[in-house]
Amino acid sequence: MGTKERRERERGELRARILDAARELFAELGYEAVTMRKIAERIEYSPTAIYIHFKDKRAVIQELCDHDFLILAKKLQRISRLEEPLERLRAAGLAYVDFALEHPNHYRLMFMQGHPVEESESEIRKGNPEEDAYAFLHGTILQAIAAGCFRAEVADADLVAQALWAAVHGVASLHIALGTDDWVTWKPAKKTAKFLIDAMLSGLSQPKAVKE
Amino acid sequence: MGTKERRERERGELRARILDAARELFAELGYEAVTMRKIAERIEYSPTAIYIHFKDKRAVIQELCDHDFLILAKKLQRISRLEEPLERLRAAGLAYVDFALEHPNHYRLMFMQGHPVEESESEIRKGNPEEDAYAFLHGTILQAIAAGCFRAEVADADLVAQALWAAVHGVASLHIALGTDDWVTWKPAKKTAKFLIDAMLSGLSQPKAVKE
DNA sequence: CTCGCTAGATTAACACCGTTAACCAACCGA
DNA sequence: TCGGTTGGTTAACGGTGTTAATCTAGCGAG
Repeated sequence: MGTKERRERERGELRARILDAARELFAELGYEAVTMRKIAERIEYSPTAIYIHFKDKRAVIQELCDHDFLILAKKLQRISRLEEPLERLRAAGLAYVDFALEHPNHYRLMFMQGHPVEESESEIRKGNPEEDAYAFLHGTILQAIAAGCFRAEVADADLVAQALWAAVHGVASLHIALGTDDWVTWKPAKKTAKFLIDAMLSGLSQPKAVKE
Repeated sequence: MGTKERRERERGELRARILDAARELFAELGYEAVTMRKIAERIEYSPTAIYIHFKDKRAVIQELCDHDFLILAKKLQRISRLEEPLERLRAAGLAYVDFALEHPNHYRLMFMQGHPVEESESEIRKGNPEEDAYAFLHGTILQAIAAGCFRAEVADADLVAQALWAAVHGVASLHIALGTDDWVTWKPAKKTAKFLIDAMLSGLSQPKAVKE
């Protein structure tokens, strides 16, 4: 037989070519610059052909990002082998910023613009630390708390996780959005991130000295 | 005479009506939802009439934001009367987050999406702490350093300024972009901001205790 | 007073965009 | 050999920002 398989393969191939064309446009020019018509031109099909393989434009780019974001998950996974919990958090934070700056348009779409994404459309399983970066972060902080790395008052893992996430997200997104403005004379993002993470972790592990 | 003045006044009035109509749409629905045609409908003029008073859509919203952002500057100005430099930084950070959450669409446009703004189009004068929030932050940190609030190694005011900015921007922008997702069970933004600022400032004022 | 200029506004159109409806042609199984 | 399914097309809809061409009312000058 094999004809069914051939069809399936061809179907998959066009799908892949759509994603490749979209990825090229998206990675260097961002979401707005990806148009169905431009994708179509590149793959030498009509614009409507894309709708046979994807629900809409959003679905195309969503699939792109889901795929590429597994790179971040893998990076974090490698970091999770580090011994010292605080060292893990430091390294994870820096890896996060690295990823954001390497894939600014991916990052923009996922974390910097409101999410008109239907909840169920993403393939990444929530709560699974191998795929969900927040779950990874939360887990690592739980370990740090258990290991006594922080001051006694610091007990809310969600609060710490969101603060640390906000810190690295702040550095990354500020540089992505405004990094080319000369309104501000920017320090290198990585340096700022390191500085901020160190200050924060240091503040969390020490008795407070700021006057109340 | 006075006819010239009347013309001038009428001209200004239509300009103002355009801005008002745009503000209503923008404040509650965001940049994309503001349409030249919708503005025109509200002021009962044709869409092209707007182009007599503004260069393009961007210029309309830019003028809106420039105007409304002076509110933030005023807020910070009031804070600058506080005595203790660290207290000033804490209060300024919280005020910043407050403002961002109160004007999410303004904040989005100014700090979360890339800036296709021609440099000279903004009316806010760079470097003037009364109008430029970054200049205010930088100045306050210089004072804090001079007052010996930080550890000796902390001497780069730009680095501290950008780290602190990134921290509060991180909290604000994360909540604006993803705050309605239930992917994460969010802590209140203000609480996270307070926690993060405290941790950071505490870390900067204490000798480091994190193992190197 | 009247002519011509100018500033403000309009209508029509252009070039895009995402998306949908209608149609078509090739292939598969019966 | 026939009919249905699958993958593809063309044409169109309603929307966007923006521009060109046009019209008109009001002003200053002759």
